[in-house]
Amino acid sequence: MPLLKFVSRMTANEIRRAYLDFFSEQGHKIVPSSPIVNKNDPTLLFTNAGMNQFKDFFLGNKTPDSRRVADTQKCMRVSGKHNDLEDVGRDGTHHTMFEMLGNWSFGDYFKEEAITWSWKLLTERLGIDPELIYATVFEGASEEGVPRDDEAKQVWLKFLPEERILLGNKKDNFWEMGETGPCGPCTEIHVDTRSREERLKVNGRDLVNIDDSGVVEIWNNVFIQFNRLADGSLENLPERHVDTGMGFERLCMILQGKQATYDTDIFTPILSQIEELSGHKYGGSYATEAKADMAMRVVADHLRAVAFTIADGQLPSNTGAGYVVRRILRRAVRYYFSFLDVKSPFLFKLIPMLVNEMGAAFPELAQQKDQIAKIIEGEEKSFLQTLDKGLSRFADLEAKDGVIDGAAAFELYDTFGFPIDLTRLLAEEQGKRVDEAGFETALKAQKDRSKADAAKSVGDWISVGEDVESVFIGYDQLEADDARITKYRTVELKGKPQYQVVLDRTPFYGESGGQAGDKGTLTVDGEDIPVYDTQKENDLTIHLVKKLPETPDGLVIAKVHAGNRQATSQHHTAAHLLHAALHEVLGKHAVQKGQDVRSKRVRFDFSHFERPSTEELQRVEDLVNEKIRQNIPLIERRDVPIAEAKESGAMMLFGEKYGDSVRIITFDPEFSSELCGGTHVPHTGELGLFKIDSESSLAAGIRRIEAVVGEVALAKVNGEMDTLVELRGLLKNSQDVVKSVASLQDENRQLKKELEKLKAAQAGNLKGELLKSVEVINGVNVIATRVDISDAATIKTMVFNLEKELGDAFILIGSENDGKPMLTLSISKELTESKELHAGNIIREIARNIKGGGGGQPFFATAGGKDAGGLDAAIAAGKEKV
RNA sequence: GGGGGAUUAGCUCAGUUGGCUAGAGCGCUAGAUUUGCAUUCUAGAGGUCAUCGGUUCGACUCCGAUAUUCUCCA
Repeated sequence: MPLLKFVSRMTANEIRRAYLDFFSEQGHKIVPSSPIVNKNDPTLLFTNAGMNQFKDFFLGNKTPDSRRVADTQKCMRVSGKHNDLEDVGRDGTHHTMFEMLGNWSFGDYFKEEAITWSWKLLTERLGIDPELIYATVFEGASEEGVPRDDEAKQVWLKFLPEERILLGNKKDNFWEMGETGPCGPCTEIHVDTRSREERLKVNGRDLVNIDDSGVVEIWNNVFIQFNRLADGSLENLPERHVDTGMGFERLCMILQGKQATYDTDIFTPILSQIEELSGHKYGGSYATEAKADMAMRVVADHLRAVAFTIADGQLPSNTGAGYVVRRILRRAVRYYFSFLDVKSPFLFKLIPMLVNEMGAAFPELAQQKDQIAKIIEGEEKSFLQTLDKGLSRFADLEAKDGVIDGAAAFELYDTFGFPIDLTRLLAEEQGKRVDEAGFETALKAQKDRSKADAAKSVGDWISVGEDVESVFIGYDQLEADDARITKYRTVELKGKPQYQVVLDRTPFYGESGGQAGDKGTLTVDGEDIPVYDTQKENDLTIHLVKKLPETPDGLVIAKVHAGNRQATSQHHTAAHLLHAALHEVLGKHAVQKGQDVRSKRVRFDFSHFERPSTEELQRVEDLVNEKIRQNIPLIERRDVPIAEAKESGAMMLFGEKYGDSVRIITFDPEFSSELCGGTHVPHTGELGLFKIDSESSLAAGIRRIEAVVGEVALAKVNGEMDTLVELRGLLKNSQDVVKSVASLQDENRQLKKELEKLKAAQAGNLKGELLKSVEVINGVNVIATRVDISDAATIKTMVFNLEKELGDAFILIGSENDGKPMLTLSISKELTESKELHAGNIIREIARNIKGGGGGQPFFATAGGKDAGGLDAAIAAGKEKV
């Protein structure tokens, strides 16, 4: 039975469309979702809210082209402030990846319009019963000097009776971006999704902001009007903004009259495919015992998260965002492995279905579907292997009184990647339990260690003069002699202060698009300040320095280290040529998956399903070198409208965020044309020589090439040449070095064998003599003498052979190697037992005569020393022992 | 970025507190069995114990560095 008065017939796709259309009608520009992987903001691994891509507008670093914007944004909440990962699957509403519908005003409309439109969209366009809607507004905070948000309340009173407008506290109704930065009061819209009977029993008003109560928050309208400083105080912003966010999945749930997002048409196709492939039926239960149902939700959710992040270019890895992707994927594996009885790669089989469902709205999925499936399958395989190893390690774990040591469980988890919940599960199966406290202690210790290391405190920006938008002039100039510092701040890293400086205009290229930041100097009123790196936070170029200028408001001469920049530019151009060459040699599928351009080398990752052959790599290298020799001039076009760029067929990448106008870098229109913000050389000839250093596999379906150009390449080749020349010299100027070395190796092998034979023969002769020297003492065959063999292994062999022939024997051999004395003692096993002789003990004792020590087992021991003069005494002493 | 582990034959791995002539299974080569194949049996080849340095009479084993790799945390 539908739980709402109405049930919308709209599909998820139609609901999304309705939202965007509505705001388009209100004069909003509809923009595409930015990538789910956040590459521009070091404080954020993933996009976790719709406003992320507009952060610069709120911070005043940039002015927007349109003051009204709306979109649907792919978001992920798995780390930091919002972490929903462990809740996914347990209930019907939490997700790692979700879509956030949002509309924004940048210094344009404010509370009146925002609230009015929210109301109209929900009630008129989407048809939600007005009777079921509640709103909350900020109650005010006297300690902050922020009054109650009566403005918002006044607007709401136009649509809602007073009893359905609630006051909320700072936690629910005051929104902050982070510790510092833009913030303000917000108004939340809640919808009562309960049945009529339940509504009659309990007033919905009492259930607002209570989890799982049936009254759910669907939309938050934030009114940004303050800026939070590092000391905790608030200041008014010059311009006021609106930032809203409405969870798409939740909206669909309400409109379609469902109790869980998993029951909407966003998820039902995924769940039914999981049913089909796993053989389990989805019961939709949230009971703790309904493990399979939970597992299916986990798999459905994580599948989306993993597929979308990979589509946006984030591969699973062991650091940063990639590690988060890996963790999500592994959580899915854990659940299907434990609760769906699936023991082989499974997620990747769901990709074609996912692409069918979502590929139209998100083309990045459709176009890379094979690749995504391949990568996921590879990850699944390797984790299943890890699980396998962990299982056998678990079997070796000892349990005291049925309790598995916490430290041991932690080691299994930390070092071998075996999930703690699996350890728990396995322990339970054997009627054991895990020492949870011990585990938690160990985990906390590790977290503290990592945090202590990463300790970093960021101070407020301190404005110097006017806060104007920073202009990058580094494409055309390497020096600016009339720059000014606009602001700076102190960043403390591991107790050491460092400073970040922003200029009004700068030739410094901040690290972005895989290209390393510039180095150089800032000269402020004659004082030279080295810039050791340049970074970018969103669109802000930040110069990293170790000290601040004496006069921060002075005139700045900003000078980029030209040699370093040139070498970096050469390698960036090389990356473009390599990219194009890979397309030509391997095919169009070989697209860039990441790059790291530095002054010493370029590292280029691309998609390709198999190891390129040596011939293919050679052809790639040859082709790039051919393009270098052609000395192709750079064609740089700035401010090209994005539509025109698309039209031109220039290379664009998934997971990159492109603005309205872009820059196109072309080297031979027939060969290489890419959207790119990096720096390049004016002619390809400047690269001189291109040399591939290595080719390796990075993940399933991803290869990595490292290469060098210019001086670095030349140095490399020269180095190799020098070695070759030297080698040839050593080989008496051999014409064929390879053949010479091979024959040397061969000869060496034969000589070794021959030497061994000779040694054996020598020992054989000696053996004959020694056999003659056998004395019988106390009924034991004794040999105790010096031999003229230096090699320990040979003596060992000989002694073993002697023993074999004599039967019961006590054999003590003295020898010298490089003037160092050595003793070898062998006592037949029977004698060690019947006469209680211990070769190790004896040899330790008699080794004193040669000023040495030794040891071994009862039947064989060796000793060495420093005084060869005592050898005879040692042998005599040894004899006494029989 | 910080911790922990691993690196031994072509492959997968054993190797107990430093001292047995460093092993197993699979694979490889040869022979035997068999009409042939599979099977089985026998013999054999194959190792700078990742690299470099240190401690020690002696290091696969202990210590340090490097490389590669797995894993956890940030």
